[in-house]
Amino acid sequence: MPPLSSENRAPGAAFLLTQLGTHAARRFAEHIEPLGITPPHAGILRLVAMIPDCSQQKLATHLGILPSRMVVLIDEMAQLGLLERRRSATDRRNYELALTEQGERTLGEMRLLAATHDASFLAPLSSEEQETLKRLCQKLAIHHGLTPGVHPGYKSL
Amino acid sequence: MPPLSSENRAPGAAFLLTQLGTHAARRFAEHIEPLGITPPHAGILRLVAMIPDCSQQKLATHLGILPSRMVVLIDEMAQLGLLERRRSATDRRNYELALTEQGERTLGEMRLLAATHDASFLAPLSSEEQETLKRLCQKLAIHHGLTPGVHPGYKSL
DNA sequence: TATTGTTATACTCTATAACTATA
DNA sequence: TATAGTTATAGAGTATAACAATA
Repeated sequence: MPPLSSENRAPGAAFLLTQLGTHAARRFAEHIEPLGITPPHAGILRLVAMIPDCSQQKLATHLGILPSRMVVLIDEMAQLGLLERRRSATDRRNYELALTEQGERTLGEMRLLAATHDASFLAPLSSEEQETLKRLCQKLAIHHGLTPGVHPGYKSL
Repeated sequence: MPPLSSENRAPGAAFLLTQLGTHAARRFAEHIEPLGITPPHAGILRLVAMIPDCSQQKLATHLGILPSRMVVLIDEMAQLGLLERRRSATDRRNYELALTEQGERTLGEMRLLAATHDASFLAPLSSEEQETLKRLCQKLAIHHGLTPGVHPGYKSL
């Protein structure tokens, strides 16, 4: 495809962030694809490891995924042998989700792949520039109230 | 929603970029909503203004939107009075898309809203930090082969 | 009555293929 | 035959409402 006219207006930084963010998300999805999981699965994997005896509703709220969709995602992950549904003994309406041994292993592999992805994505920058970018992004993320480590997903506006 | 456990691993910069990028895209969509258009419409508006006598196929290729979806989007924008379909005189298979006067006006308003969005999104940073962030993002965007001014959309992996 | 998980349904967006009209 | 635009259709994902089991 030929490059567009040089009449392009310089895009603002916010636009650059959406370009880079989308590109990074797509590349992350490619990186974890060999594990047989998609980005929503990856988010669930991390959160279930972080929150003991997590219920599906808690997960859904934190990840911005609808409960009805969460059912399907948990079904898929249980079928992959990554986690187990156990009814809570104290309130039998709840599940207490827990990773299986294989789930723990997959989580570990996912973290390695995420680190690889991160390094390759930032490779064009010097290590000093990488630190600066990270610091500025963290500052923005905090001010915009983004939960650390939880992807906002693409829920409705 | 209570904050998550402090056991959170520090996310990499690539993850921060996807968080911020998604958040920025959502806020941009909110900003332009009063114009009665969505982000795909906004991308078309900018590109039709940039490329004279643009065909739908060219648009679709540049924006990563399928030709079949492009038909619907152009239909909508024509109905809103933002652009016109004119058959090419030299090759009657092609359309030559052109903005109407109202399309030009809407484009102008959209650019103002985009500037407002950009300023408010980056407001937590000092102007020096904003410049640094923009420079680093541009460097990354160039190295990753992202077309200046064209949102990659959310096409398949 | 309220809540967790689940199912059903509608709508949007993505993706592919087939069709038309032009070339 | 090849290409631009269009239509039809199937598959994800999003969103809402309704339902069963449990509290």
